[in-house]
Amino acid sequence: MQNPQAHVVSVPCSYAGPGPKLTELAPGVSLPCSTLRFARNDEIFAEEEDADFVYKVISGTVRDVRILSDGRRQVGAFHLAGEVFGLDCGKSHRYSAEAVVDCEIALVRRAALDKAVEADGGAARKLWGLTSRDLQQLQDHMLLLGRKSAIERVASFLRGMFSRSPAGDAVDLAMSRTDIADYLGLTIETISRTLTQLERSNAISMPTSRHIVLHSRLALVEG
Amino acid sequence: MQNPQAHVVSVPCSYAGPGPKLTELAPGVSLPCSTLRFARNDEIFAEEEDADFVYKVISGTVRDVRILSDGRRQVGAFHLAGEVFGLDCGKSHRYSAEAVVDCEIALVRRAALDKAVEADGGAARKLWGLTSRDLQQLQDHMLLLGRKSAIERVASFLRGMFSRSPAGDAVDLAMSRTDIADYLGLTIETISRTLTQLERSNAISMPTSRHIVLHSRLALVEG
DNA sequence: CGTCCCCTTGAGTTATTTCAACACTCGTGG
DNA sequence: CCACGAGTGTTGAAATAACTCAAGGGGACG
Repeated sequence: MQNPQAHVVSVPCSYAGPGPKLTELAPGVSLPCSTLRFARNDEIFAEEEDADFVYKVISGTVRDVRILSDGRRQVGAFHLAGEVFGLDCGKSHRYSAEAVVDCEIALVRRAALDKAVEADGGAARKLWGLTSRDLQQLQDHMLLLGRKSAIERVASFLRGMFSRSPAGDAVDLAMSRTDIADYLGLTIETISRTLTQLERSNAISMPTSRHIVLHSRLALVEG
Repeated sequence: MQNPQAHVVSVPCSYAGPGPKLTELAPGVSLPCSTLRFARNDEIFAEEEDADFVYKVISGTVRDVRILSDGRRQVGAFHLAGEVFGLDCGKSHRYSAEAVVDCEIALVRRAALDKAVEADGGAARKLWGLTSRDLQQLQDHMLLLGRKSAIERVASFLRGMFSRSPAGDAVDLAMSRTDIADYLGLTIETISRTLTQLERSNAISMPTSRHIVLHSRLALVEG
């Protein structure tokens, strides 16, 4: 029996799955996929690369990255386990995606997705809805980048991470201070100082630098 | 004969059109619409409002606005004549849209659009493509807000306006310094100083404060 | 035990903001 | 015709939030 996913091994990383599986991109929209592992800091796709796949995080954390020619970097979003990414693009990607930590990623061929959309208007709307949600998050983030102070940015970031975490009041940050800084449009020093300040004002506690526990006072830092 | 658009007169502005027309949202996707006029600074739709329509600028300029409780404002995008907006949302709008100057706007019922999408997978993909394009522009804008200097922001803004203008090397800005500042995450004073600086360095000339002429040197201010 | 990476902290610098004053344009009405 | 006021844009001087540069701490790993 021929393996329909055999060609994806050309992607520069190890091939993990044995054969055809399904992954659910949106409620009720499941499509065949292959699963790949990426090591920390591996590139999942590159800017300018053809957008032949859509991706879903099985485990780990992914960052979207844009870079200016002089090295200035902007992280557009973080994708946690269960989230779909790489959907929001035309023919080619306009940013690159990288593994923040070791990741397991499901890849769905865009051709398969197009076929599903063609066949089922409901699926089209659900997937379009995913793009819309991404867009709304970017709009929130634009307000943050354009108009919020450092402490408001960090508090917003933490609140977002807490709300996406199963625990709700504790998170293990997968990303470094550099990633957070490039996400929030700040420097690592400002991130560090601001976290210290939040801890000193009892808004959070930091058992270790990557482990943050929410205290109720964080709500007071609004933005 | 009953006028299917009769109910839209509940929108708070004057009703301009006589009856059923069509507007082209994407290449080959034309839908029935009504045309309304909005005066300068009128709200076209509000944050939290149900997203019952999709909009297209016939003439004029529109801004997307988000506001923080303390009044800080972020302009998410400007929409010029011919551009579709209000498409990127779930059930309700997450930002408001306002007329920068007197505008003529085509309104398409979302129900009509949903029906068209249901019937034609190709239309779905084209409209989805519009949302994707918006999203890519927001990503560019995020990089600007997160990582670019004031002069780079203003130069990027002007380059964008020049490229959208039919003349290519001259624009009549419809928006005030306040709108530009809230779009670029700066203050009106910084906008004004930066434009003066660009003019003094011969990157542009400003016959009047709203009329900007491009000189070739603007390309040198990269970002 | 040394090295590397990441994070924190301090001191001084700077880009941008804030505050304040003034200039220009455009209606309106005396 | 000019005075007036509102709205908009420009400019200067002082203040400040965040950045840069520099040093040191601490954990992981060979």
